[in-house]
Amino acid sequence: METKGKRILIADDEPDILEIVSYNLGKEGYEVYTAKDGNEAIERAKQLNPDLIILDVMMPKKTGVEVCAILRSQSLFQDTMIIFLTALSDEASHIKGLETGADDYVSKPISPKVLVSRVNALFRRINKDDGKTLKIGNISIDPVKFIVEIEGKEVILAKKEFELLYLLASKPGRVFLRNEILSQVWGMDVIVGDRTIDVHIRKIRQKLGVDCITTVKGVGYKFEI
Amino acid sequence: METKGKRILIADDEPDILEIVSYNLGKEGYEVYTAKDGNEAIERAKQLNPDLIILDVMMPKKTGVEVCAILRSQSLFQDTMIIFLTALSDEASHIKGLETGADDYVSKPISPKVLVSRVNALFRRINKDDGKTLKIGNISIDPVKFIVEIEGKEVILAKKEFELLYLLASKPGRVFLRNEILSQVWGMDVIVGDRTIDVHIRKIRQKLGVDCITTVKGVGYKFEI
DNA sequence: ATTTGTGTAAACTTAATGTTAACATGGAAA
DNA sequence: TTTCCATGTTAACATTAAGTTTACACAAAT
Repeated sequence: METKGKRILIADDEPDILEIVSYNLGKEGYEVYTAKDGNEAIERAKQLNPDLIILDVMMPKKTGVEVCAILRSQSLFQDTMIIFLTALSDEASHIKGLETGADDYVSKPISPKVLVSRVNALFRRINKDDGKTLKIGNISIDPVKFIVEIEGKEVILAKKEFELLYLLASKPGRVFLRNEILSQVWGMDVIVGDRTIDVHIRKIRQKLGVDCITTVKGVGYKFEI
Repeated sequence: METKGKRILIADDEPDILEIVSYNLGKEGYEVYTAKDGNEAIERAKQLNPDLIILDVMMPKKTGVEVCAILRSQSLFQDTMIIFLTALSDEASHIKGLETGADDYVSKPISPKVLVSRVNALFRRINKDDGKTLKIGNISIDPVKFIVEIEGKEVILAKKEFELLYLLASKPGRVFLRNEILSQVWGMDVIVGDRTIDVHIRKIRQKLGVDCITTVKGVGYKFEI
């Protein structure tokens, strides 16, 4: 598996745990970052946009569950994987963690091997292939440089336009429903008018000059050459 | 979450466990199927193509790990989620399970609540709600791309036409009563005239150019090559 | 402070899609 | 054969979704 470049943020107030987990995940090839309390975790998460966040439940400033809830409410962290780390092995907190939107739950005392296994399993399943430059036909979409090139010519898109195009192009041919688009690009909680998506689609079509977005009436839009 | 229609196969040799797990998952809205040994698990998995398989590690005929390995080697089960259920709480088997390609691992004695939570968490993450591409003869119907291909040539259907065709083709040969078609495609509450279905059937026949929808007079329609 | 770019809303137009109604057809039963 | 009934066919019509344009609010840049 390709672990390289996968960013993991781990938050725990016990330096020993931070160290042992960092070491073991680092050995697997992950980029590991740390935070020592809830507030720092949120701050670093926003800076780093990690692929996975491992949260101790019992932390100063904010508990892991609180951090999770706060992050999950933001569209940026909708797809970020979260694992809880806790000494509480009781059932109630277990369920609460998963309901809050965590992807897994590991009880202390943790075995580094088990943790690494679980992390690998999560990454294997998700295989989040983001950040990659998409190349479809003569169109290339680079989310790092924030550039769209079409037949070698650079086209400048606004943020929302870019995100929308990137989403569609990430799975060429696949139809994205309007509410999928809304929740991915705008975020679940945001409410925008009916015509907003259309307007953005229009701008993209206009700027690209090439007809690569197909309307599937009553269903959604898809990227196609 | 929409749990309806998600199929779960659970394999365990202890009837008590089968029952309690079936009951609890059923209550959540999942369609639950059971198997009582490794061979039966494989057989039923092939029949049912479930979204999730819960495997007891210690089973007669074949162990859960063996079943997992066999299924994972087939492309059909590449994306099927698998959870192991085991009394062995030792680390070694834990890791081995995940390495074989399981998505999670739950130790006995299991708490139904914990299991249900984990199942929900897995489904929430994966959200494998895309329908499958149907392939009957030289016709393929892809609900993700919203495309019908016939002899490699793309045919564009409108939403209702597509839904209707997809319904019929989902069970080739089986006759769908007009009522069934109405409630599946239009929704139970919607009232439309008598000729509406016919008109849509006609359009599909016209667009496909191939006669694959058979009228069963006085009864309904069926998809057939 | 002014300009520029971006995102959203509103009003309106256009086009695709869905439905109806009227009539045609064709097969089965009387 | 004639009648009847379910379905096929067609075109008109209704409905709904999407496209378009303009305007405006807001934030960032100058």
